[in-house]
Amino acid sequence: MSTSPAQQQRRRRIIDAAVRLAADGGYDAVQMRDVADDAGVALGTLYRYFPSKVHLLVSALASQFEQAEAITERRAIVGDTAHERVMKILGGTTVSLQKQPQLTEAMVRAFMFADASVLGEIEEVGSRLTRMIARAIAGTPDHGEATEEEAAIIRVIADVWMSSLVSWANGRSGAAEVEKSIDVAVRLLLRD
Amino acid sequence: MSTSPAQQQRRRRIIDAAVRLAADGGYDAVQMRDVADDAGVALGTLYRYFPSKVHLLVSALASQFEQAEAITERRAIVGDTAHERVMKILGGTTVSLQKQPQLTEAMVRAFMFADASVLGEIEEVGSRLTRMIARAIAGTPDHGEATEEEAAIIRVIADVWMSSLVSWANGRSGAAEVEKSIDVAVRLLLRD
DNA sequence: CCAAATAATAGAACCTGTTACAACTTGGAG
DNA sequence: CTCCAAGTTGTAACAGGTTCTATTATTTGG
Repeated sequence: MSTSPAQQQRRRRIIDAAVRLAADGGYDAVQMRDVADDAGVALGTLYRYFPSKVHLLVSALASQFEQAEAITERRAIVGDTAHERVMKILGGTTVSLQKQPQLTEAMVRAFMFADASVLGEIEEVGSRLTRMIARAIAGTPDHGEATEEEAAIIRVIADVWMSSLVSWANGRSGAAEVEKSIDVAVRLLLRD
Repeated sequence: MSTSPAQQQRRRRIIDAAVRLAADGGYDAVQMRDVADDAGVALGTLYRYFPSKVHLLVSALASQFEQAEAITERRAIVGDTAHERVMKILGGTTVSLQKQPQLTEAMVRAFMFADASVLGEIEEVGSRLTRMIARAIAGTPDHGEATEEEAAIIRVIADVWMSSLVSWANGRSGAAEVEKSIDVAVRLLLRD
């Protein structure tokens, strides 16, 4: 049941189509029939690859994070304190997400709406995010095991970041407030 | 356009019906036709009161918070430190939410899924939550104005709590982890 | 008390996510 | 090369949220 190159391409075309539709129009504009058409694939095939719209959009988010992670992985993160480094990573990612508000809205809403059936995809997103934060805290490309307390702190930071994106996506708060929330959380959690 | 007693009763019947359906069956079991039937109201009327399923469920959440707030408002919150008091309030509310997992799942998912059109209801929930946390931090029934920093801290705590409930609701984490996340956040944010 | 105006009702209709299914391709195993 | 299992396609059907409409109460200002 390994995936052939043709299948990987299909999968990619589907995600790309979803991202394109989400990028202008947001969550509601990602309509499964349109995604299928855009990707040049039958509706049934789309559902074979992604069992629901939410699976699809969370996978798209995972794919975006994959890119973000790849970029930050290349070189060490500059900054004297853990606080600075984490802000650099999260702030940077936040800014780039905010450049495509509709896309972000679509992916974030899907992520938050996801139920237990999307566990796999959710955990992929979570683990990428966790890894990025952990790396920023450590400041080095290598990943020493985090203590339980550190893991809890990372989880809290991730939670705050995600929640902030939600309230930004639905217009409850602006970019400045997002920045502020994260800054407060990171500064107080990682006093250094 | 003020609401007559009959209308207030209708509104209440509708929310009660939604809560009843959500309590066993969760988000998916709250079907608008069923809510209308259960509340003894026509579908069109239901939509006149609540313009969407999400509005309805977020209003239900607001209504639950209203009760929670009323209860905690009666007497001062016991506990020597702000940390202890906040944990008492949030922990208590968490426990009571966890007693009705399906209901909580329904309301929390709606809250997180809500888009800009639900701003009013969302802000009602947010402000109740904020007020409860602020009161717990202060420890007294009266509400001195919070500083900007305090406000940011409260927002962070609220974010963490909500995110934790999300991951609890979709099975990503258990009650213990929810407790742990909140405890870490509160302890580090309010060192005392 | 009466006539607008406003609200509620029943029911059909519409939209989009999801499922079902029959026919058609394709990529390997033998 | 041939054949089979798995994958793909197109299309129809179903489900539940939402909208619309014609009709019937209910309120309310005069």
